[in-house]
Amino acid sequence: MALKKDLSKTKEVVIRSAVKLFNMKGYDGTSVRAIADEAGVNVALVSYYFGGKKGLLEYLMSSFFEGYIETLENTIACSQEAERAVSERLLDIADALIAYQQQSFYLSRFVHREMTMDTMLIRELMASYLMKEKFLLENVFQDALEESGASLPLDLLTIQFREMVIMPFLQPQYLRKVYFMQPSEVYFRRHYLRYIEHWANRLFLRKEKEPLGPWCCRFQSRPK
Amino acid sequence: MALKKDLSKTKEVVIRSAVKLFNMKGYDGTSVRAIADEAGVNVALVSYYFGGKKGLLEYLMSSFFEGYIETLENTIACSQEAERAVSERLLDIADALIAYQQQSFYLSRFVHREMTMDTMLIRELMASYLMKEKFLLENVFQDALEESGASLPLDLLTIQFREMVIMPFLQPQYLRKVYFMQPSEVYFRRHYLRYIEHWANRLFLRKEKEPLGPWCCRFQSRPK
Amino acid sequence: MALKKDLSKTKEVVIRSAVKLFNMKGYDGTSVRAIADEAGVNVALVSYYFGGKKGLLEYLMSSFFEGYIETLENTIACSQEAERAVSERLLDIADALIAYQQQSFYLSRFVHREMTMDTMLIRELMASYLMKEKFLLENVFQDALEESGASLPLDLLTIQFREMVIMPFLQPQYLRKVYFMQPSEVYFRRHYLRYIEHWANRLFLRKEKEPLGPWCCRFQSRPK
Amino acid sequence: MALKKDLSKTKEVVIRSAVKLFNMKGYDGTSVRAIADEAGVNVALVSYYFGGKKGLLEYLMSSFFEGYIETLENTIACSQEAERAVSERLLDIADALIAYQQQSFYLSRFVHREMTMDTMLIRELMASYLMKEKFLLENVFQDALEESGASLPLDLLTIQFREMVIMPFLQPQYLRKVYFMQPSEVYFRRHYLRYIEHWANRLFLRKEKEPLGPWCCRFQSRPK
DNA sequence: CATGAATGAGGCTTCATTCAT
DNA sequence: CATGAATGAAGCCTCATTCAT
Repeated sequence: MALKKDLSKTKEVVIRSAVKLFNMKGYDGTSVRAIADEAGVNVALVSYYFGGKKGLLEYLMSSFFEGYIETLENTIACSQEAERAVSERLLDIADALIAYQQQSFYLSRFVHREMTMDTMLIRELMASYLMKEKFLLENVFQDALEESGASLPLDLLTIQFREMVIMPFLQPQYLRKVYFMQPSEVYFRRHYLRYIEHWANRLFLRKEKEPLGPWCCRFQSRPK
Repeated sequence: MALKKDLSKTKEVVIRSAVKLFNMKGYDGTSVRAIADEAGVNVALVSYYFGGKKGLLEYLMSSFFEGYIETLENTIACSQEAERAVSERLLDIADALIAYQQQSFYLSRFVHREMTMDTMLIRELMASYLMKEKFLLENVFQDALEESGASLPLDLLTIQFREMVIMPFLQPQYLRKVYFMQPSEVYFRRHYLRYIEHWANRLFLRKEKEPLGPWCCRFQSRPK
Repeated sequence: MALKKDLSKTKEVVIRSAVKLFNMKGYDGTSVRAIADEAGVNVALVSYYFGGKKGLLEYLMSSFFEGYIETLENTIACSQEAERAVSERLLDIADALIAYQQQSFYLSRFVHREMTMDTMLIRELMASYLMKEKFLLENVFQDALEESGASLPLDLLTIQFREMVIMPFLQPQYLRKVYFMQPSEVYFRRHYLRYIEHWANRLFLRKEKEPLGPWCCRFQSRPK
Repeated sequence: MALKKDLSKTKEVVIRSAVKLFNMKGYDGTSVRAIADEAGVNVALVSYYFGGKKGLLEYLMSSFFEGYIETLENTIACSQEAERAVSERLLDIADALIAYQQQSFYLSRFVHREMTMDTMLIRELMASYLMKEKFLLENVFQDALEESGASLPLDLLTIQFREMVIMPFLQPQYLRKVYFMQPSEVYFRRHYLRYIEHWANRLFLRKEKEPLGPWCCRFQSRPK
């Protein structure tokens, strides 16, 4: 994963502008010229840096997913090392992923939306990153189910968990306009996490507990 | 809501082609010429019928939401008339909405995806249809919470329910490729509904019950 | 071979403009916009009619060669039917090919020049049309050699003949500026043919004859 | 004429790359960046060394023609000094020019092709170099005609001779693909020269002679 | 009703060149 | 000497739409 340090300032500005516009209007709805204008640079730079608009797309999507998977893996590892109760790892994970997406707020919606297309690139990303995500999450849920003794369908459980983690970033404007929530704000994460905890507790029939304690570690990768 | 009867055969073919392509490549990623080619009609017809590409978009989105809201309203009304236990109305609603989206399968993904954009049109649709959806759903959940005595945040409950109903149609390819589920198939609805029932039971702390009985009525509108 | 009759007037104008500019500045040196401007039509028409600049190129090259080969074949057939002395067929052929190129004057230089490139398209055209040309010409020369009893290398003979026929159209500006000849004029053909006759007579050691009589037939195809 | 000694190594590499690509794709079909990549140097160097792409073109064309004319002049002078039979000077000249072009093989095709364009630069080069070439060649042919007593048109004779000398280098790929000849090989020169000798003998009605003797001198300039 | 020719606008990319380093 | 970032211009193509038929 390329860190911001590696990026020239101009390149970084281009990326930021692209993400902002892609987030609002989607990939096909955003013109390279619009990105360049937003960034205040020459139009040719996009091709110069990323080998074209398509290259920019792939770069952004890969960056996001690399950070996403890295966050997921690290959180799982930390959570295990800290010997957190297996059912609590879910919350660690949710928290880390939500934080990661908050930090790449604009990029997240764009990526998640673009993943609903039928493209070659999407299929590839799905085959690589999302299969891995599934594997990692299911492992955790398997443990959680064993621990709690609850009999719930593993697949649908995982899917719903994933959806809860992703939805606020795929449809932030829905939450904003219809529910006056601000998925980008810090307190949203706390609020939303309490609810995920509720959900987990009830589903796994755990007793309600005191507020969540401090996390083992809060590793999160940075996209781009 | 325009019924199929009102549509000339050619117009209907155009709509079907448009929905198919929009579903795959999105609105901006689909050209009018591609639609015309897919439909085997002249390019000028799209402008002729819908007053342009944008008009086609608005037509499709409105069609979907009109049917969606109508389905929602009718199901709630039927469920009340049939004096179904309030907590069971949730399942009636989920079932009806899922059935509706299965029937407008291609259109659904397209509409849901397009709703994640930041456009004037989207804002309008959100203000009219989605506010109404929220209102209708929250009423039901309010009753359900009162009935069960559970103390859960109304908003997040509603949001999650909505997400469960919509997700399989916003991300069908994800379920297909990663989980080998077929959201368009009839048995997916049955399978998925069982899970929603699980979810509701645990959240509202109801006892597990025998399999769901026959629905009061299965009214569903047809889009377009 | 497409006849002019089949072409819409606009398309024909585009072709004429393209040929004119390609002739002067070459394919890569001519922009689609320049063609459109020259033709007084919209830029998009080139792509609309020929599927892009490349399509226009292929269309022109194929048109030329189809007419060229057709001219060659027909002349050979006519000359045989008229039972012309085998050594005189060469002159019939030269005359017909020169006339054909005079008639497609601009196109000829462009095509011949473009054939000196290293491209996929060129290789294909060479494999199809020029191999056929070689075959047809060598047959005639074989007969001529047998008739005259002269011992000359068949290949180089054919190559030189071809070069004599083509050169005035590949390098007309050289003949014009350096030798004040006008390869496009009718009398150039007569003048030049007398010389080719000289060449043939001396090479095949025939006696000088009276001026050439009337041809059997003067079939020539029209390019485009 | 610039000698290789004067060229820095980098500059030489750039020239070689440019010639190679120009030869294949023509001047307009070759980008400066492609040349730089081929040469493995920075893009800016072309502008730096030759004052732009156009400057590179002029440099190459001039280099070629200077060497070409120099070869022609020197060969004629040598041939006269050695008191070669006037009709044999033709072969000396053909041999020298063919050798020169073999040595500047890539450059030759490019230059000859480019000379079929209608450009200011081309007109200038034609006015200077090709007029001189014409003058020099016609002198020789004048003598040859006087010596042999043959009555042939001087201009067409010169033109044809020139064409024979140039053609293998303007259309090498034609000879390669259609006739399996290799104009760049040494034995092609020998083979082809025999044919030119044939041609000269028959045209000037000389008796066939023993194989050509050793040349007076083989001066040839080097382009670039 | 339906067609296809035609268009102006705009989209993405490549180009040759420059400039600070 | 040589580099690579950066640019304005231009190139080709696709787009959505219109209009006469």
